[in-house]
Amino acid sequence: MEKKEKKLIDTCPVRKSLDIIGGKWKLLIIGQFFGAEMLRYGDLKKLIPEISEKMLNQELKFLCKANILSKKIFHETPLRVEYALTDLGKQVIPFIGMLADLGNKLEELEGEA
Amino acid sequence: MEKKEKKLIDTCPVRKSLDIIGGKWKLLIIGQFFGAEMLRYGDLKKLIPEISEKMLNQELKFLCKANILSKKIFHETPLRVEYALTDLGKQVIPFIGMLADLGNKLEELEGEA
DNA sequence: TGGGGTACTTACCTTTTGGTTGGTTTTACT
DNA sequence: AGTAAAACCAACCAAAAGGTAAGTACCCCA
Repeated sequence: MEKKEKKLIDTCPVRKSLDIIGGKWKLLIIGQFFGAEMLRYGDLKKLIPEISEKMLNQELKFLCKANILSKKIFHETPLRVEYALTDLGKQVIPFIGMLADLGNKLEELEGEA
Repeated sequence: MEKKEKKLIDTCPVRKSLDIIGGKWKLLIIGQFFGAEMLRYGDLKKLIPEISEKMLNQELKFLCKANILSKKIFHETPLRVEYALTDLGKQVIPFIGMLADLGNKLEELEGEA
């Protein structure tokens, strides 16, 4: 029943999105699911070799809580866990392309007066 | 003549965009220019009262260097400085609306199973 | 019994980001 | 000479984000 006094700045929907999109790894992780139905923990480790396991876990946990990714555990042996984009998560994908376009325009102007 | 060994991850255009969009204040500052031809330093301080002067200066400087904002100095008295969106900066505006839409969808699902 | 595979977790440390406070400069007005 | 307004800077500090290294749990197979 705790009633947190949230500031406007924290309840702003833009900021909610930045929580998903911001950070060093989240968008990179989400991007891996473009063209991949589902990915396992180990797949992501291979696809993004620079990421530490701590970060990968942390971000996966976050993205699941945020309803961007779903997690399916198969109690096989060896243990298998599959991550996939939720419907909501799929809506993030187009942003990646748009951000890339913008980024390319930014590069063109680099160093210009 | 320094030749920095940049990693792929740093030259990625998506990351360039995240530099502009990320952080606590940059998008908020850019958003103030929606419907405003130009804004003065003092205007922005009033429009975003929570921001510290250090951050406002820092981000304005960054956004100018990144070709998102232009800066015009009028050597009047008292000194007048006007900031405005560049053509490139105007291309960031639509993102704000899109991020807000996504953010609203995120909120709808908050706490759901 | 012990090594290997998969999926994590924890403790500790460094780097980055952001906040606080108190300056500076220029010009004008009184 | 003193004060004020606008724009900006710098030193210091705290909090958040990210990195490193090691360990856990589970099960299998040799």
